[in-house]
Amino acid sequence: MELANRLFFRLYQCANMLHKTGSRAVEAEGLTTQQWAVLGALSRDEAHAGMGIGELAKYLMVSRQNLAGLVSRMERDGHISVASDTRDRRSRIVTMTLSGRHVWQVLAQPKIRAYYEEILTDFSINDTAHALHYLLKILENMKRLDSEQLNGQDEDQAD
Amino acid sequence: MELANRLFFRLYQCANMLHKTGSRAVEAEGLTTQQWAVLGALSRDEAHAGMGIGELAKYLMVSRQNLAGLVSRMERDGHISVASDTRDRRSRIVTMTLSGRHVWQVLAQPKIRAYYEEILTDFSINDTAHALHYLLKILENMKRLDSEQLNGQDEDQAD
DNA sequence: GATATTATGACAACATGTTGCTATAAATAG
DNA sequence: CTATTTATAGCAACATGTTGTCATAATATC
Repeated sequence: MELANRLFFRLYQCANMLHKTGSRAVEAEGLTTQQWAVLGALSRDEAHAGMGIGELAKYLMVSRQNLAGLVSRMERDGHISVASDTRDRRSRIVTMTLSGRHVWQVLAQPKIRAYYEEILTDFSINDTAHALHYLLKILENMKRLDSEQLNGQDEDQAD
Repeated sequence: MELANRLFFRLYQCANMLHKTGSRAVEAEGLTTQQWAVLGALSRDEAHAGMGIGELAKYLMVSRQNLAGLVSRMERDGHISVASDTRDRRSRIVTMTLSGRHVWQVLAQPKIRAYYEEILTDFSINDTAHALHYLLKILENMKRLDSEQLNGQDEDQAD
């Protein structure tokens, strides 16, 4: 229990520090870490035609309402644009603007790379892969619990 | 770079899921994961006389302004109390109330333990220790970068 | 074709995170 | 003892996170 407590406490602190130091790294580009996650998602080949709000929220694992705020601010700043989906009038499609693509690929990428190198300076490829492996396992278990919590069921109340 | 990207992306997602699913686990107690971190800090032997706002913020690695909000809500809910520091009139001291101690020790602890077991169900002690090790290293490097960023210096501009 | 169900995003309320700036208190330097 | 510097917390603005509810649109069922 003590070990688990420390693990999750440090996870909480790492995330806050990622937000604080990572956002500082790209402050000049007018970005935050969460916004670079959005740009990263939109820059993938499979997203070249844009992504729906719900689809993007699911990919990032944040609520649709939270993503709407993120998207609104990034649209305000000219990084992305949002348009109605012609095939489904409920949906809106998010795409990267030319300006956003420049900011992302030319300005921010080198700083993000430098940031990663600064944090992982004493990590081998193996270390990074192992750390990622553990986070993936924790994330999978959290997703499963998330689903169980929403479905009103738990191991304790199998029915 | 790709590996690092995935590592930090998952770190970001894990933290959000920790907040979401962990807060649900103690929702009935009127707590959030951040609040259980506060109660956890205050329940340590070395904090039996209470902690200053600044000291607690440093321990949790959040800003003093953010902690003030957390503390204010927890005081409102009766979990803690806040008093002026008789030795330093700038400071305020946070202590756990009897009610807060009951909520923490009797009501919340079993649910937190169950939550940890749910998430770490397929983790050995070794796995947990390794995952913690990596997070600690990442956190140390982030703290070092945080300090360098504030001191206006970086490896790139040694002087 | 009508009805019921599900999907999608917006609105609102609340919680949590950072930063810049300010007022007051304590510590330090001379 | 006085002046300066540093420490401490509060205020305000902004960003980001969740949840509940609602209106509209699409899908499924009969």
